[in-house]
Amino acid sequence: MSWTDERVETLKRMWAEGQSASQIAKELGGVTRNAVIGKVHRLGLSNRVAGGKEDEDDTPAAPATSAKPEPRPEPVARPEPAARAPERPAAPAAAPSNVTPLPLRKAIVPAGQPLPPQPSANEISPEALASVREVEKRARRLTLMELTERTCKWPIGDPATDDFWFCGLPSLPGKPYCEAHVGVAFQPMSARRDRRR
DNA sequence: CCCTGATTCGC
DNA sequence: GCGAATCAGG
Repeated sequence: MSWTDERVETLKRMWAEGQSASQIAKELGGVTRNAVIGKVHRLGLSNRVAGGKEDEDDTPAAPATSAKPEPRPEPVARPEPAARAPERPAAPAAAPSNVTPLPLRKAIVPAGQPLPPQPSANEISPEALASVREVEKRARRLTLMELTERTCKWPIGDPATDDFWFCGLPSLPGKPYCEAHVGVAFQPMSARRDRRR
């Protein structure tokens, strides 16, 4: 495979979006992450320091601290709540005027992509459920960005709160979930129709 | 171990 | 220019 304009464009776009070299390589196909990284460098778009020119001469007097303003391109938009109900009346006298600008309302979370099915109140074998509950105590609590093909992508908690993460335990080969979650995610169609009666 | 980007160097 | 091998980390 060669670096056609189109492929280079995809590379640029994804790199700008903060995708990893391996992800880009997978998307493009026919190249390895090394190829992608190599290309990125040749294109001169490796680590750009936001804000402008850096002298590329020698390094005369190195700044003590290499400031890293954390150039994380926020991948998820967080819409501002249009209107809210009457809010808490600020704390009265006792408290000092300690105005804490809390964002209150953790931001309306992502939920961007199609989420896997939730357990809900379906019929799931008690063992599977027990297994899941057990597993979720030991979940790695990964964030969306930390997921890979080999981590369980089962969402846990309420996406509208901080109490939300992904299982993250090792996923079964070829499956998006770990063993426990596969158990509740993929049910045989004949899984116990309604109980007798 | 899984992953990340950076660099080198023969092609 | 290309990218596998390697390096250096998390």
